Amino acid sequence: MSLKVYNTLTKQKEEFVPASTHQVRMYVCGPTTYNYIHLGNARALVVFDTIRRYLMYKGYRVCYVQNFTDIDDKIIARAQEEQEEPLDLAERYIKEYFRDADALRVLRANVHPRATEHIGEMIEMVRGLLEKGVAYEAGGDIYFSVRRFPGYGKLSGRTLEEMLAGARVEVDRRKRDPLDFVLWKAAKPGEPAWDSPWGKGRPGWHLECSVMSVKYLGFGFDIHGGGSDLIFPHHENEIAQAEAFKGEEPFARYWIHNGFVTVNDEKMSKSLGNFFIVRDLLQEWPPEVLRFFLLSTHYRSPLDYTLENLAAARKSYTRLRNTLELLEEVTGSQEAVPAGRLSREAAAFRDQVLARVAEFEDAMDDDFNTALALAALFNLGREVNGFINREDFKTTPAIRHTLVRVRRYFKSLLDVLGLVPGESRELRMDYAQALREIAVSLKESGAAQLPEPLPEAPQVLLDALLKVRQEARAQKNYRLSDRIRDSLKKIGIILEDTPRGVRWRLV
RNA sequence: GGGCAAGUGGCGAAGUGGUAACGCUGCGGACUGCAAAUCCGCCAUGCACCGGUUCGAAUCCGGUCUUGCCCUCCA
Repeated sequence: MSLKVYNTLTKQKEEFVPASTHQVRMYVCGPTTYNYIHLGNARALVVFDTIRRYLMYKGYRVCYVQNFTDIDDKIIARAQEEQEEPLDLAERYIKEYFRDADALRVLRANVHPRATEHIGEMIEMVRGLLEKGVAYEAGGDIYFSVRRFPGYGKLSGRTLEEMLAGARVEVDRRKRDPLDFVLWKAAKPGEPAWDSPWGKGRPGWHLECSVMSVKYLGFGFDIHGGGSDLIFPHHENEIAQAEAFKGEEPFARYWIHNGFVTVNDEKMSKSLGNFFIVRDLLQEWPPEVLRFFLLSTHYRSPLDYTLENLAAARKSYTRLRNTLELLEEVTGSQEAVPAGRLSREAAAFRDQVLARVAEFEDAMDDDFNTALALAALFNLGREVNGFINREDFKTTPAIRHTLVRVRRYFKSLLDVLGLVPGESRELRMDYAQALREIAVSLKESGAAQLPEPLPEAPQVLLDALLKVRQEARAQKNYRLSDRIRDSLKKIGIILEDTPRGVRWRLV
């Protein structure tokens, strides 16, 4: 099945055919860096990261560009509050951005251009627009004349009259038309400013994306993405500038927009103040859980933030992770080796797995339906669990070979969604103290014999405790074995007794 | 006021003409020393409401109600 993408420009799903056969060029509007990113920002990041990952999975070479708006009114305002240079503040939050985005497994773009590094090119575009007569100067500012660009409104699907009808825009008297927007702003004293033919000033917000996307991807690139709130005016204006300047269309071929994260069914936004910072959420929830949550709904639908929904996401995700761990446990680090004949049941199982992989791909091919793709993963997981946990399960070479392949499939599909568990299963040092207390308590009560002195490394100490517990169980001393299990549970280590021995995992 | 979406079980969420996926929760069972994990089964005669088209509609058409988003910086 071929990939279908909903294009905001045409308001329908279209077959996705990139301009060059094997390459996809995509541009996504990045953050204005004056604060930590919130969950709404994260949704856009994760959605487009997932789209990118899937395109890569499909075999495309993806050239991915995401900008930083590192100069604008808000940065200046914030810098004033913080008594900091605006450009320093922007730089600082770019660093913070990467900490969060990396944690969320958002792959870095091939290019992360910044507005302030492209002032010269932006001035060139303004100059060109003035020469073509679609821009004009007024009071030191340069404006784009919306009436001179016939295609204005094609992305947001509105006519100029409709936009004006109920416009809440404060009309700037210097504008010839209320809908005209600023290309170049004259600097006020004390603001960061760059020299231009029109005096000192700085670029308008929309300009940078028109300039930088074309610079790095070429005019007529494949995908332009961002949140739905950017459709108007930001993306509408980008199109107007870029196409008026070039004298051609389209500036970008497919426009993809994600829906909002809501809180109590209201849009989460900086201006409403109802936002949750990713940095804080990461204290409570593993990054994979946040990602799972963000992908549990189709990217164009609203997604309501509640603790209940996040908790459900955690449980659901754990299910997938358990299956992956089960596969890894059974196959070890083995690679697929030439195998003998598969039993009939094993062959049926393998075919079922392949069918689930196809379901996953069909779901993603249908406008990146991650919710449906996850359903395919859950079905696949259930079948894997059932196959491995059967009572008569044996690992013949042929079955092992199959399971290694299944593991690889499962992992690569998880990877498309960025859901491969990132945290290693090694115990961090912060478990050392808690484990030690458990061991000491066991010793002092005379309940168990433990090595003297107690091992320092948490992993070694845990192994010693598990050994004691296994011995206790062998002797049917369930009071002791349950005591150990309960104590470990309290510090977040969960024990499971399986036919292949005890397994532990972190909450 | 104008434009655009959406309303599916206790919750989340797929599903655009053929009789309601998937996850969480709950209940029953299997497995277990007991658990956990896992597996099996059950849980919407109905998809905001009212009409219509059709052999057949959550899905198409008309109307009504409700909610959200955009029209202002915002992912």
